[in-house]
Amino acid sequence: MTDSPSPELALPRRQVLADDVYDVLREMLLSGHIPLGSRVKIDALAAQLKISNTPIRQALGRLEADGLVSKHPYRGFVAADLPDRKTISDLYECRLLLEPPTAARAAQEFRTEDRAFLRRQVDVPGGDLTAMAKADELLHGKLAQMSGNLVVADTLERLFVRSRAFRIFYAREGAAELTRAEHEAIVRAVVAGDGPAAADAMTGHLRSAGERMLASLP
Amino acid sequence: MTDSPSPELALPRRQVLADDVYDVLREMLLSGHIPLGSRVKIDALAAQLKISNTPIRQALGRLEADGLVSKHPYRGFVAADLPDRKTISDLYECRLLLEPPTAARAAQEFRTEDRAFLRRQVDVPGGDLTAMAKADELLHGKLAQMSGNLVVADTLERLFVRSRAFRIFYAREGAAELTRAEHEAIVRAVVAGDGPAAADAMTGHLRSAGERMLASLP
DNA sequence: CTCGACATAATCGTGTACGATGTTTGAAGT
DNA sequence: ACTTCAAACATCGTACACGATTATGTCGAG
Repeated sequence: MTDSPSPELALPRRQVLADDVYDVLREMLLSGHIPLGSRVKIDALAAQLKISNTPIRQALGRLEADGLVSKHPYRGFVAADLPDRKTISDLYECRLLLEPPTAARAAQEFRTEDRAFLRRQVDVPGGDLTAMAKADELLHGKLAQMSGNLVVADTLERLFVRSRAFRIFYAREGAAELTRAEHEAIVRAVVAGDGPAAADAMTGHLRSAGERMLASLP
Repeated sequence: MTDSPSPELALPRRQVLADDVYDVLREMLLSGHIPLGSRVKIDALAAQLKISNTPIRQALGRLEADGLVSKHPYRGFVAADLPDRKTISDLYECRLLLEPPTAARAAQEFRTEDRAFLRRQVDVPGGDLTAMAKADELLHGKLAQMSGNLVVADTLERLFVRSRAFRIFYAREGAAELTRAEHEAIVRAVVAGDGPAAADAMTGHLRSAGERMLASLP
């Protein structure tokens, strides 16, 4: 080989149409552009996106695996409805099992190069709700990656997706500052390399976040 | 309606071809009928199953979401390869975070009607390896369901799938009796309603099972 | 006049076949 | 031995036909 100095190991990464449709539909669903519980018509989307219906079916199949739509044979797809209180409670309970130990390990494995990234997610402007949701997901995801356990990181990411569907609805005013303070405490413990403190901070954060979420729903 | 005595809450039947293909391919992959790391050709499967290729692509898309195949655009699908030691270790670590508390809650919520099912999974004949793997999955899955947290149960099921891919390879002789004894201890604690004992038994089981697994691999 | 059952039509999801596109392989040519 | 190029191969997207479901309209009974 004359030259392979270019740092790209991942060469052949051109997506197919179904992947693009997946991204578009996923964004539509998570942003609320497609109302929760509404029907998702294949032909209508095909006409809207000016493509055939096969890639759309593929994308919807993947979105079903993600839990963002549900399939009814010979009847069509339906956007995932708002989960009930029980499911939300279960979701936070599951995160409560995974994330505190993960945060503790992230604190142990902490490298200074990650400090800036973590602080950036904490210092996100408090006005923009979607930006805060994004920063929240980035922070928790980064901690999971820092812990070194990729299986846990992947598992948590799936839980985050199911959370974001209803996170839009809790737009409490004071919640932003509380969340920021709790994130601040977590990051401080992680940066200090204090595992037990990070776990405690994460536990407290998830407990209060779950309570806030449940309190803001009917 | 002349007769619809059963409430229609039950999930709609899997009547679509792509779902059947999904089941078939999933079984082929998990049973090793499709070698690990081998190419999965769409047209060949279509000819073999006497159907068109569209349902197969849909099924493969879902299997990719399950982590059983990986997709290479314009090149085809490849059966998931055997995970490396790190991934297996991470897998058991993740289960170690989820399953002990889940077993404890299952013990608290125990109903006598579940006793027979649990015992049946423990008393599975020790000779048949696939039957034992199935019973193992049924036991752990049942405990997760009994705990009442469906999110955790669903999460664990995904982890089990990724485990079964390589569980075929550890065919140690003594392992069967050890596994059975550990399962016995877990079920005994659960049936007795002893949460802490169930959690401890589960922790011990996962620790030794993980060690056995890692010891039997290169 | 209202309600319900049945037949009919519209709608939408599903599967098949075929053409288009991209990749790989192999051989010819330098 | 390396490059070039072309043909074979597999995947991908489109268009169309079929089937199931749901909606609509009509008729008849109470």
